Amino acid sequence: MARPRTALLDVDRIVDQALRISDTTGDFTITQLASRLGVHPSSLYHHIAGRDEVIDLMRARIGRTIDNSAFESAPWDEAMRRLGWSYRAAFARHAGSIRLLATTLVRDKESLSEYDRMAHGLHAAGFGWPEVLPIIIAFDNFVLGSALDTASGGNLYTADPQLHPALSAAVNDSEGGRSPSELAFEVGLSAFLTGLRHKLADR
Amino acid sequence: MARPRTALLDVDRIVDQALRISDTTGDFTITQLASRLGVHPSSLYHHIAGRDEVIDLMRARIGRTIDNSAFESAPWDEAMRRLGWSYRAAFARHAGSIRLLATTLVRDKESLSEYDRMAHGLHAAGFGWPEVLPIIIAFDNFVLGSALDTASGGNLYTADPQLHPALSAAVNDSEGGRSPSELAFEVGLSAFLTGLRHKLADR
DNA sequence: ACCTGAACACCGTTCAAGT
DNA sequence: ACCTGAACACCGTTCAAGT
Repeated sequence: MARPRTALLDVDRIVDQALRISDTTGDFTITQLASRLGVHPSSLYHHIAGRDEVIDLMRARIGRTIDNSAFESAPWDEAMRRLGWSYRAAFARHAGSIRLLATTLVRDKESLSEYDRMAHGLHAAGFGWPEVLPIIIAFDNFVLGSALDTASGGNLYTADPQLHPALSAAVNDSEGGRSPSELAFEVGLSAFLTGLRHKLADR
Repeated sequence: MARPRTALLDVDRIVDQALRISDTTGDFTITQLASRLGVHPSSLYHHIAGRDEVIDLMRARIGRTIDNSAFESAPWDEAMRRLGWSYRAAFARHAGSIRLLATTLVRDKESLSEYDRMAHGLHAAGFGWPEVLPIIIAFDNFVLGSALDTASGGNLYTADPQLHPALSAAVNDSEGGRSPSELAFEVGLSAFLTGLRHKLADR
């Protein structure tokens, strides 16, 4: 068929299908991707530079769904809470893909703008400039670690009551409604923000 | 040569070399591994079940270097601080390998014992059982995210002063002595523990 | 028990050839 | 410009054959 009259592929369709595959299998290959798109592997290279670029595009795609308006409309601590949950939700929608994407969070130009608003908000709240970057990185790390956790799905629960009585008690007596991963995010984020508020007050 | 009089390989040497390779390149292949060990790829399968098992062994090897005596000799918050730093140090020694290993932290029997001591310590300190598991998971997530960060090495620093003034200010006015990643760990861990102490006091 | 070497079924990527 | 199909240099893993 050589060149079809209307293009079979475009970048959006490629990224879409790559996400669909890795969401369910935890990974994707160029071969799988091509086969799902009804096309030969080599065809993909007319639209993307290689597998790594597809991964970058997947990350960017997920990043675009993150709410980045928090720091404009809420005080710094409430904004961080909202931003954190929004990040988490964006990655939870693609839990299977997280291992593939989790190397770093999104760091394109739009994401940097979000970090810029965060830096501005933290400084305006009273944190000194030397404190701002560590706070942002720590927040980032916690969110990323938590996103990874939603995927790995708790292998802490194999605790044997005989060998690990306290851990077993903690596992068995956990709250029923929300998932452990969600509760952990709530607890961790709250503690982190409480700690920061006190850091701010103690000066 | 077929079977040599003294074995050329053993599991320790294999894991050792795999770590050495992935520390420097960020990954390893069975082919590379065999070539570094002066042996044919197929020879490795007499000692390990496959590439995935090597990865598990690498994780376990690193896990063994973590100090697990903190909760026996220090109050819960000091113990968590020490354990956190010990985790971080263990993975920082293999920063290049972290992407490969970071799926989950170590969760073998010995690690579960450490979590068990942590659960016991937290409950003894006054936290209710339903709170204990989320605290442990949140701690874990923060440590894991921070370990990943030591590897990715800060791509936040590409901030353009024109586009991202606040972020640039934060980057330029950061503390000189310790690495941003290390400072972030300090700030995040401290805030988290402060938050937990207040959670404990407010009851 | 332990290493070899050939074999199998995969990869990602390149490139000349077609329309 | 866009898809094909052959080609290249890799993978991880299996297995019969040797000692």
